[in-house]
Amino acid sequence: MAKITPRSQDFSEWYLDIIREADLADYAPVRGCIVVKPYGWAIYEFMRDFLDRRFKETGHVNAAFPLFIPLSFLQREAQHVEGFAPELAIVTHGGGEQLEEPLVVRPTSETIIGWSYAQWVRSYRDLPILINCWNSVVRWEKRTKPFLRTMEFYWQEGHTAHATHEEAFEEVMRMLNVYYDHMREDCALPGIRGRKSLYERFAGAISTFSVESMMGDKRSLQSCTSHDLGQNFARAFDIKFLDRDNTEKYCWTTSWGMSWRLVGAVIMVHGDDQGLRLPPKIAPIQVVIVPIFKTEEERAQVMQVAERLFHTLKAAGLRVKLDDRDETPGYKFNDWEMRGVPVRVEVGPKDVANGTVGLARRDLPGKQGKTFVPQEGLAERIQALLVEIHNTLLKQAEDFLHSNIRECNTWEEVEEAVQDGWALAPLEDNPANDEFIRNKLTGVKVLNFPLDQPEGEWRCVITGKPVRERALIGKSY
RNA sequence: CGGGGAAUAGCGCAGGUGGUAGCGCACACGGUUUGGGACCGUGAGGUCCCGGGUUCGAGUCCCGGUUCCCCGACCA
Repeated sequence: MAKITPRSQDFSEWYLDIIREADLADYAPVRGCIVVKPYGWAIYEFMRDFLDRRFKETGHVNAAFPLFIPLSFLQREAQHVEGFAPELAIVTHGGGEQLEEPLVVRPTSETIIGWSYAQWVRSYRDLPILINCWNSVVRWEKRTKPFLRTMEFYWQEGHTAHATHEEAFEEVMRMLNVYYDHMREDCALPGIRGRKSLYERFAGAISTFSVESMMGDKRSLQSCTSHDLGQNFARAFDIKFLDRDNTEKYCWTTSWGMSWRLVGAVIMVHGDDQGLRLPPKIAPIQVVIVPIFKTEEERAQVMQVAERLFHTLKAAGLRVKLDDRDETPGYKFNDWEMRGVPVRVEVGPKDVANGTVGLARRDLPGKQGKTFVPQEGLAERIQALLVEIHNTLLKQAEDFLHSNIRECNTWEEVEEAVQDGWALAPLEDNPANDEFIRNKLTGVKVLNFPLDQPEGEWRCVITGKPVRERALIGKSY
């Protein structure tokens, strides 16, 4: 029997229980690393495929760069090496000999890709370069958690180079929106787009943008990043081109990434005490058919209908599984609910007689989501139901997000709001303010400055200076 | 990396004061069952996290290490 700690009792235990019981991942024999099992990987694969399609639709192509980076490459960009130095894995020996220059296992690939771009770019005609990589990176994290923060993680990193800052900045925003749309439309995950504070921006970037998602415990998870790297990396790696006006100029580069962390977000946003609730588009199994019978005679009749429906649904393009295991129906109901399958079809003797099936939707709890419907037109009905389930999950998450953000105008209000949600408060973007918040309130930080802001001028809740922006402040993963 | 917990069968756990390991679930086989986690019987499954030490004897005591969980600092 599955043992899942109730979500309200211990959110962290609940999260880890689901990962174990739903067969998403195991711990690896190496600290901070995980083994992603087929069911967990399948979810990530759907996310990956949807994202990859969106990247290609926006003109990007995929390529691959080395896992190893000469240590000196990182040192070329001062901020970059300073930011990543504490979490580098460094190879000092190879082939039984000490290496002349240590190799870094990539924590991110701006540097080695910058080196390549410098070789490739000669003219404005070579621009823009719009490349994405699907790979894994290594960061020596102090404190890890499956999917959310692991020492090695799978992600994609996009790296582009442009002739003008305007064009590069457009790319930064375009990709932020690609992520935002992917989250909403494919994963039913709402979020808040915004600019990271100067304190929180990527090491080496001139500005960083993120989508912040609210988990079920009201902590934030940064779901993706999109960086405007300015000319910092172009200068460090000499990525120059001859422009129309016959003068040599440095490129403007961007980078953007989203990781398997999003699997964790899906768990923590949509999951409930029964287990996972998977958004239909990324569910490895969208429909499970559970046959129900007592006698051999019933079994034959039920299985005939179940198999017919299986083929009909499959032909309609649904990812469907017929669960013919030798287990009781009740066991199977719970098992598939834990694994988050969006729709369950029950076929029993009564259904065979009536030409019906039992239809249960995972987004509504227990028997509340169960009805009996005709076998006729089942595929179309389920197609529509999957859309509805997606919308319900998104709406629930969105309501939760917005009802837990409080507008604040004083520091006292912020202190109170972040105890149980996020604060949206006027804030001056100054590292001293980030430090003030971090020192005063444990676990709390500036999440981002949302892009969608009302026009106006307020006073910073810390410094009292007039500001035109509000910041999201809250506890974060 | 600091503070606190923990590690015994796949999972969850029990094993005062040292004497050679057990329970529930899961697993295999047989039978009865099957519309919300079935039951009976039989059986298989263990370097008690790793390495040292004390002892006639260590799951248990001592030292060192590893990993996981929680709280901080740091970070996608």
